[in-house]
Amino acid sequence: MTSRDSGTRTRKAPAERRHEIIRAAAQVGLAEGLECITLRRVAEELDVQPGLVGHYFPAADTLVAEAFTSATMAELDGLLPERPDGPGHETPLNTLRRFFTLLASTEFDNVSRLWLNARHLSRYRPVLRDHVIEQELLWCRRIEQLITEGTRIQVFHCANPWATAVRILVAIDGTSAYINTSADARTAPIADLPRTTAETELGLPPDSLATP
Amino acid sequence: MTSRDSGTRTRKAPAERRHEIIRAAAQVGLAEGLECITLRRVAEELDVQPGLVGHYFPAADTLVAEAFTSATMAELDGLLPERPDGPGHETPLNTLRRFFTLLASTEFDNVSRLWLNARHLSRYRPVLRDHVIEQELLWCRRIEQLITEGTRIQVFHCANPWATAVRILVAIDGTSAYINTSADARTAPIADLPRTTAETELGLPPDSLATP
DNA sequence: ACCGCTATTGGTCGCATGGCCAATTGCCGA
DNA sequence: TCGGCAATTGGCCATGCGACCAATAGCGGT
Repeated sequence: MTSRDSGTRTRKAPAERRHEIIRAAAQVGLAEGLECITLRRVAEELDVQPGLVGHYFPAADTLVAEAFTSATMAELDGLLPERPDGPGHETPLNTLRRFFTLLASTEFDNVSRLWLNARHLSRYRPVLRDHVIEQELLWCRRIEQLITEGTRIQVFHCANPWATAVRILVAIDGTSAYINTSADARTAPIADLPRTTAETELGLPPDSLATP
Repeated sequence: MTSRDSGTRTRKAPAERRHEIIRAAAQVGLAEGLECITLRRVAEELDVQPGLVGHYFPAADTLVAEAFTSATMAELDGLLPERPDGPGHETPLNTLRRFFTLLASTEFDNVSRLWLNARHLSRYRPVLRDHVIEQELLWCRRIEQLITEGTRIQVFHCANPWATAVRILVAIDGTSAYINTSADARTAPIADLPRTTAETELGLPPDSLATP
């Protein structure tokens, strides 16, 4: 059986339990949608009573927002690892190449769905909205940082790294906006629009960011 | 008082009533979101009992889907009036200029929200998804038609009208994806990205599609 | 003028949600 | 070892949802 015996309890340190709840909520949000992050659903995931989740998050909105941040933060670190101050082991070109490769894989589909989900839900949930805005800026800054580094060592050619980062993200978000409603006639022509956009924006030869 | 006396009824022809319900639902969806299209909310809008709406739409999903189609269909006709077969009174350049002008106005904000809303909700509602896909194709075809016409009379230069239309829509949808979460630092650089994208794609001089 | 069809009313039901709270019990420190 | 703090349980309530239905009354056709 998957559920623990009723009546038995596992008592944990508040900080640990809280983190555990956020992680479970992020899992649910990523796999099923942020609307499915309910006290009961998360409690079930952790094999715990709903009241406990409510105890740690008196306002459910907060849990949804923190779950979103947790999920996107982890995803960003997998996609674009934060670069050490000194010269890293990866060239900006390779990092960006890896980035677009991962972006195009089906592994990223649930992340696209999550962003779409969060951007819509932000209409109704102020707390979530703040977290989404923060993550949008974070992703943008991470890309800007990479562009700035690549421009410094003359691999990229770019006058305004921030504006370029924003435009690349528009291509990414615009393309992934159709994740739930794709018609082949429309998705085929834009399969690698984000990558080609980046190549143009950064003054790179065509396909130089394509998967080897 | 705004609500009619309880007990009095207004009996209408089924087709008329049905259309009236869809119109009211579209209004609610556009102003408050598709999730707010509930039997009760629409009934309230029409000053009618919830059961009546349920009678015309035994499955609520259908009402949401038809409301979305009604709203976007009307919006498209306002944005890009269908062109008569022969030479119309508007040049393709002027039509496209008007299109981007309206797109940039705040009147369009609720339409952006509606599309974002619908694309996310399509994850859970198959009936809505079908309608969204159909509208996406309709909008795309309408733009393609305009590009084809402009290319024919040498105003635009474009090798593949369909692919170009798709790419312009990516720019539009990508930009409007941030409608609920805009941070100035990110929205400022892309304020007229859709328009400049179209100018580039169609081989037009910069700002030739800008509002006069 | 009135009669019958049916559009409309005005409820009920079951279900899911968030929020709340007293009782219980696991676990750590004295 | 044992007492007490607090993490956890296990329930409760109000609200809003879609679905369903018998009873009613408006209105067109005879």
